[in-house]
Amino acid sequence: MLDERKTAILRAVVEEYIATASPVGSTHIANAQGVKVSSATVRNEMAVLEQEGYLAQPHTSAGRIPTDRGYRFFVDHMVAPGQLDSEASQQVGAFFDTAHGRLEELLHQTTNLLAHVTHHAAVVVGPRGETAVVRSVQVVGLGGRAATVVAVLSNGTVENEQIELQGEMSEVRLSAVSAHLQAHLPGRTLDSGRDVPATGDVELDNVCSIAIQSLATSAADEPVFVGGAASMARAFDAVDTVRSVLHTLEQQYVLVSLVRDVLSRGLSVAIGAEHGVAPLVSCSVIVKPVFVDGEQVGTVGVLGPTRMDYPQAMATVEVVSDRLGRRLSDGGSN
Amino acid sequence: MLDERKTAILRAVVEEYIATASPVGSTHIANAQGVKVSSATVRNEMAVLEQEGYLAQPHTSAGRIPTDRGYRFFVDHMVAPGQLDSEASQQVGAFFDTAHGRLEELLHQTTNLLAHVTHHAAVVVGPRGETAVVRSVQVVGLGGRAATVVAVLSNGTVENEQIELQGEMSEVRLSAVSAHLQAHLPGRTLDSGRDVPATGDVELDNVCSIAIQSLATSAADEPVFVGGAASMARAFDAVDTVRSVLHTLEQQYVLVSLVRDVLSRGLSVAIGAEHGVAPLVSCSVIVKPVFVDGEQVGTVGVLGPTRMDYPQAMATVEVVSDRLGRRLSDGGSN
DNA sequence: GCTGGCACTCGGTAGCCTGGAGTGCCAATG
DNA sequence: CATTGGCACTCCAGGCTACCGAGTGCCAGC
Repeated sequence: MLDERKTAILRAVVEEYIATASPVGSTHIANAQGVKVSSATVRNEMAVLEQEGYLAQPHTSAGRIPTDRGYRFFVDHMVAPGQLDSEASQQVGAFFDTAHGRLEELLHQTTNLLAHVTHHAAVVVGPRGETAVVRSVQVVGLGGRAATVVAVLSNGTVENEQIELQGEMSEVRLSAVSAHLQAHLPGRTLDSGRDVPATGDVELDNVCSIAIQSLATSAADEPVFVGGAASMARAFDAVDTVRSVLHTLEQQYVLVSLVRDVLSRGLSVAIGAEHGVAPLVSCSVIVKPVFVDGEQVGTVGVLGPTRMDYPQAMATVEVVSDRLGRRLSDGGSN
Repeated sequence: MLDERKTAILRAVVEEYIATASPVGSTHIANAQGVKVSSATVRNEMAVLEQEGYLAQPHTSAGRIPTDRGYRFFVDHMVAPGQLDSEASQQVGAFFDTAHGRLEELLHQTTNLLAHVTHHAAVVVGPRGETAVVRSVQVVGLGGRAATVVAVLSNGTVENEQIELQGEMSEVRLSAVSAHLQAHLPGRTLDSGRDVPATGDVELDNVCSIAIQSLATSAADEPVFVGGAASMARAFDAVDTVRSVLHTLEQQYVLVSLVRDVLSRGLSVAIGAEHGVAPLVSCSVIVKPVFVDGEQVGTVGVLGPTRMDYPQAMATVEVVSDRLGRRLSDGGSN
């Protein structure tokens, strides 16, 4: 554990570096408020902080920059729950006051909101439909052998898949399928849909199982939305870094497992190498699950350079996750 | 119009520049196949081509690079309809053979396919639901005052919106809404849905109109999918260009109107400044509408640096648009 | 009309230098 | 004895120069 003075110095380094993005020297620190010693003392302390792994020097005779560990300490011990500055919270408020429409669209928009407020990339992972209960199902013919099967789930999601019929079916027969599914599926999860009783009519049963099968498959993977990826180009000036980060951001499964992984370790912030995704070593992630009636329906987060403004970003994610949850739980009036 | 020799020289410059990305000098051209004159002659011809606006010199004593006009001539007069190289067409084939699922997902995947094959950013604009005819509608309560309204359209799209009821409604009353809509909406466009006859029950009519209203709104704007934006970071090495291009790519409405605009001018390729979107001056777009049964259901395209491999990109877009159309028209067996 | 030759141009790279910011260490100090 | 002012040292960033090479434009000769 660090004594008070080291803490103050570390804080000053982190804050200065976040603000200026260039290594910070002892003199700046000595002038910073909260530090009341001379630059020489600061130098000594910084040398110690470096040995202990909180700071690093890009090269001799340069200032210090925080290491992942330094940021970690900063985040764990120095970021007060704090609240959002008024402009940002106004933007968030305005967004949720006017937001409407379907879940997917809302999540997508949330991504833009987060990106816009934090100036970082935003990631929103939607609910997976697997565990949700079916409210309603319907099969609709589209002419020829194509049909669409639509399910409304209890969490508000709508899953729909296009299926191909083995042969043409009349409207009447298709409504029979619809009716059968509608009679047996609601109240169950899509996953458990397999054991819907048979009708005895081979063709109908066949369509039923195809329909359930495709719905279950499509519900199995959670939708991911990414917004503001372009801000990564602003965050780094090494083109190579930009390339690799952007490339990684496009691989949605990487993002999903990153987010899942961070949450499963009980973290809400993963700094640099902590999250273990190599191309994103120079990035930090802040995530927060979204709960509706105690059930997790998704995750919101931002992803930015390790030298991001943690207090602001954490507060934003916090507020957005909260408002989004409330927004979803009561369908609009909050 | 250019004589044969100038044509050959221009072609050589374009091809060389596309391949190497650096200004090409007279000596290279003289060695290129298809050009049988000395470098001195090439120099003279290039000077003329420059005066006529087909080539430009970054600075005195550098090689020439094609101007937008140069690319335009190349595209118009030198790109044979040609076909895709076998590896690429195999990738496309494999994709459409295994692709399945709902329209949106398919379009999204198409975006990745295009990006992957061409190594450029891909843009896919989906169908707008306005003009499509409703096949089926349903209103499903979600508990409390929330409800979801789902419509299956004739083009295979599923529109769904969450709506907020003025007060709680029983399942029975909601199914009454469903039934009423289902009785009157199918066969019409969502746009014309406003004049569905009233039931006389104020509450029901109210819900009906809200439902139709939200569906119509959500159907009005076409979905846009962008993939492979990260490749722009590979295409340019000026960080600023990357920033502005990426930023522009995130503004979906810009993309939609860009695509629409290019198509409406009857073009399939827009080069550099031709498309009039300032931040994308160093980019070209190749678009192709997707038709299903003679009706346009969307547009696929790629967006890359003006010095992109036009023949390859054009062929890819062509093939993908075609296969996608066939894929959509018969629900899977092509 | 084409071509070889030549003088000229100009950007990019490498090498050099210098100024400044920063460090580490030490001796002095309260 | 912790703190501090001072000092010698380090090293990067940026400006300067020189040079090389690729390329051009022009001209005289074929």
